[in-house]
Amino acid sequence: MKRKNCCPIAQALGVLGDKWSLIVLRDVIFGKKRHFNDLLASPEKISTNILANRLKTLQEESLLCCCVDAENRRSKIYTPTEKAQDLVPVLVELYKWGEKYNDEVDKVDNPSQAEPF
Amino acid sequence: MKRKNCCPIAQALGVLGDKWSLIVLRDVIFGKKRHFNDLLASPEKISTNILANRLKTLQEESLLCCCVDAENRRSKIYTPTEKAQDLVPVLVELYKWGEKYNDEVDKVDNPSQAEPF
DNA sequence: TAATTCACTTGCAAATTGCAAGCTATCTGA
DNA sequence: TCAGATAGCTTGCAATTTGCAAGTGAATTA
Repeated sequence: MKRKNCCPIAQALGVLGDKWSLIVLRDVIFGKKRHFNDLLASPEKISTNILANRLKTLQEESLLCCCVDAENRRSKIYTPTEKAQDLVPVLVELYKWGEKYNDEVDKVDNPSQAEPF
Repeated sequence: MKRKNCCPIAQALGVLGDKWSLIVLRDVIFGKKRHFNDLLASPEKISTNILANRLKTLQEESLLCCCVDAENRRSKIYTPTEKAQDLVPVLVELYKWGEKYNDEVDKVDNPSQAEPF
């Protein structure tokens, strides 16, 4: 949902305000995942069509760039752009908030928490 | 989309990762909007059924509380909880990012930008 | 007491998401 | 060399979510 002529928050959410974009960016930026199958393997279980679509729109928004792996030509490498790297503060604040308010619940359910993603 | 037993970012996005939740919270927190019709009037044009649904789920997530206006009993007052106030850093970082990357486009289209929201 | 206002609700169409299967190009091992 | 295996998708279809327009009922105002 493109939002024009409105506040920067709404503009940002026009690009990022869906279920998956920030999850993909988290994995590319923090998880250093670079391949389609790496991104598929995240615990949130994105499906292949959604991931393909998200990778496409994130490239259109200049948040990811894609190149062919020189050593394995069937493999593609997705890397975050500077525009994507600049989302680190957003992701960090989301992390802190999520940690503060949503962790307790899960810790009770499952005391031994595995890796973050 | 509730996300359990996963990283705090995914947990946060389980609550906030949709088109409207953060827009509503922006208006309640920064715009100090308190009534259904105030929130409806935002330039992003949320529709009534979506707004009603979002207000319901944000209350369920303890992000908003709702009381009846003592001076006008048909009117309800929605206020942000501390949990919602703690999203200010997230909204601020989103604002900065949106301002940095998405504003130029619109400024060309419409040089005289009106109020943010 | 009739019209208006506020906060919704309902019905239905359109868009998005989710699941499973399949497809194409490349690569790897026998 | 050639039969799998692998990487990155695409397709079809069902389920969920979103969007629009109209309507509802209680409270309020004229």
